[in-house]
Amino acid sequence: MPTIRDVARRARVAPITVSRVINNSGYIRESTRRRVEQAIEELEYVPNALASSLRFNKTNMIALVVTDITNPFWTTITRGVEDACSECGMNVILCNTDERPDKEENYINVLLQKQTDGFLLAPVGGRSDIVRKIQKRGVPIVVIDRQIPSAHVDVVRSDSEDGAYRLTRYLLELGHRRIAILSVSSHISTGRQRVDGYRRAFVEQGAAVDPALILHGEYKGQSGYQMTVDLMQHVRPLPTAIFAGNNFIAVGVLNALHDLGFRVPDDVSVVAFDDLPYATEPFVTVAAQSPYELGLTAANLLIDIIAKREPAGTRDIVLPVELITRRSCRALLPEPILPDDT
Amino acid sequence: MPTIRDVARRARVAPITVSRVINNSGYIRESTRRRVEQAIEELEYVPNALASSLRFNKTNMIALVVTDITNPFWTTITRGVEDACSECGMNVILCNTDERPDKEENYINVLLQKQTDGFLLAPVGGRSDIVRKIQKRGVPIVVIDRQIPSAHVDVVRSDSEDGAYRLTRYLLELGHRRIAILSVSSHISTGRQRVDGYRRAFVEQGAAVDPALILHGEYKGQSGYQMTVDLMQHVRPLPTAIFAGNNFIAVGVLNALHDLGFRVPDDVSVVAFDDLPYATEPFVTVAAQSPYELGLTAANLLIDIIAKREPAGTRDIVLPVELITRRSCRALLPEPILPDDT
DNA sequence: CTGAAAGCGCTTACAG
DNA sequence: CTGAAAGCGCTTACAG
Repeated sequence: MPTIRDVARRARVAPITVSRVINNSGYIRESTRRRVEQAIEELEYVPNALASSLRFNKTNMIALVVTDITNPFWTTITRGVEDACSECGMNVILCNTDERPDKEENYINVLLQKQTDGFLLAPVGGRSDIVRKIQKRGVPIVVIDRQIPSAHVDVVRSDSEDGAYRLTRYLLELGHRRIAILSVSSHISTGRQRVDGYRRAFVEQGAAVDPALILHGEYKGQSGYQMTVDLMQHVRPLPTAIFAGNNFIAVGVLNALHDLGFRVPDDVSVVAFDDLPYATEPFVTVAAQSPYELGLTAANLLIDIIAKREPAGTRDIVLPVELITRRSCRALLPEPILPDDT
Repeated sequence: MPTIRDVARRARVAPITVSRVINNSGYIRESTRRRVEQAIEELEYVPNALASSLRFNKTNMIALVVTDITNPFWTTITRGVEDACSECGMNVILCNTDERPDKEENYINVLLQKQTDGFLLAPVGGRSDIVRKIQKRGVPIVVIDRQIPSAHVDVVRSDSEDGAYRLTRYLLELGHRRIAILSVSSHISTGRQRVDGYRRAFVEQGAAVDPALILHGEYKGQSGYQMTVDLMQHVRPLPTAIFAGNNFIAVGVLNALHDLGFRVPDDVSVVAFDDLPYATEPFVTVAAQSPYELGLTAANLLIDIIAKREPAGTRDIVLPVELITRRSCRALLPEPILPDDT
């Protein structure tokens, strides 16, 4: 394959001149530029970005590390990130950790070696050492979707607590008291905060929370299904409503309820965090995040930090969620809401 | 940041010795290795993969270029590719062309510069120049999902023609004759071949195809919705069945039918290519591909070609599709099927 | 088993 | 406006 020397020889200039043409830097006589461009064309020269990056100390690549690439929430974030990056000629390396700490650690190591200019990280757990490792090397990082309490880092996320609070209050106002929440391990900040919001709504209403109705699984359809089966088979009295902690859990909940013979909303009401992907008919009441904006915001912040237009810091940028009420909930009224009916 | 020289100095060896420890190449005295490893640890040394790749002429990265990252079909392929690659220490750069030729071309150029070891490409259109550009530079490539008639290249794909044939025959056997197919431009081989299979079933049955029932849109929900509206409002006599060309089109079809007041399967039967993502209740009869295997197969072939265990060639590896019958189709019998009822 | 020299393909900093 | 020299951080090929 031809190198910059071959182009230089053919255009009868020095390699550095070819470099200047390619990078549009410094002054070049118009006729020289044309000669070089022609040589590039004739040789079908493709610059070696490895060599260029090694010298420039800049790869124009950022890493986007997500936890589940099959989830539309993350693919939509990815589009936001891509759009922000392609605006300014950056490329995105997309990595999927599958919620596994070992994969996360491995990717971070590889990406540090590959000298990506920045990291957009959705951390698997709540450990801060992985963030610190990146920061120690001076590589800009923005954490997305999930907080890490012990880390000093910029975060862009949705308001999980508020969304969960509003969904729960909505159910309480419809007269529900036995509301189950199917969430995830409290090591994941979104799972923890969604349970927090749920509790706050109960407390505000003066209603007691039944710990048996708070389940912890994973952000997967299979887990939502299993939690629902456990719930409906073993917990008594039965819940009258189920709060699914994310979109995939919601799919599992709906499938399980169907298989168990419960109708929604007649027998059980259902709400979910995240809008449901590719629903053939919008049906479930949800707290919808704005994943595209999440991706856009986080990427733009990272890009600004890389370009030193912004300092790295400990921002906590929280995007609002939207409550969308549909047909998946039944009112348990007209019985009046009692201040404390437990 | 410390370089290999710093490690070498600290371990009192030459840089090349450090290199040998890192790459596990050549003989090293055990005590030397330990000294080097300790220095690496103490300095928190991270090798610069840019420099290493420049020398090795190998980046251990392959590019996966897909057409729609929000489609579960592609994300599942991606998982197959990732699993195959992580087996042998390769990394995947995932790029999303959004079915746009300009984005495709741009990504290919950038990736060639970045010296990826190979390409897994789902071509946007049927043009072969993009493939030739990659081949000219001697970079291994495997085309995935879609054929390019004029290119001499290895392909891994599903049997679109057969799947479409079987779905259509299934509807014909139920007594349907006015079967609409909502596909995509024939520049995309899968779209073309699905219409081919549809035609073959009609021909075999001795039934005539009504060109007004063959629609061409895009592989998007919005497009499926629009085509369905056009179809049901303007084409007479109304179709009794709709064949959705992919999963996203199917979602659009179902949404549109619902909004227009048609019930499935009572008023209209529906079948689709690709299983439906995250259905809250499996309901539609489909020809299901095996995207995970598609990704795995294509990646393994590419890896073998890169490692020169296999020659590059013009293989056409076709994976079978599975017909899954569910509740979305109604029999128009008992009227007997006439050999030619048009 | 270990190392000095040269070079991968670019670009910075200086000179003219 | 253009170029010769040096170097980015590694590793190949040779020498010992």
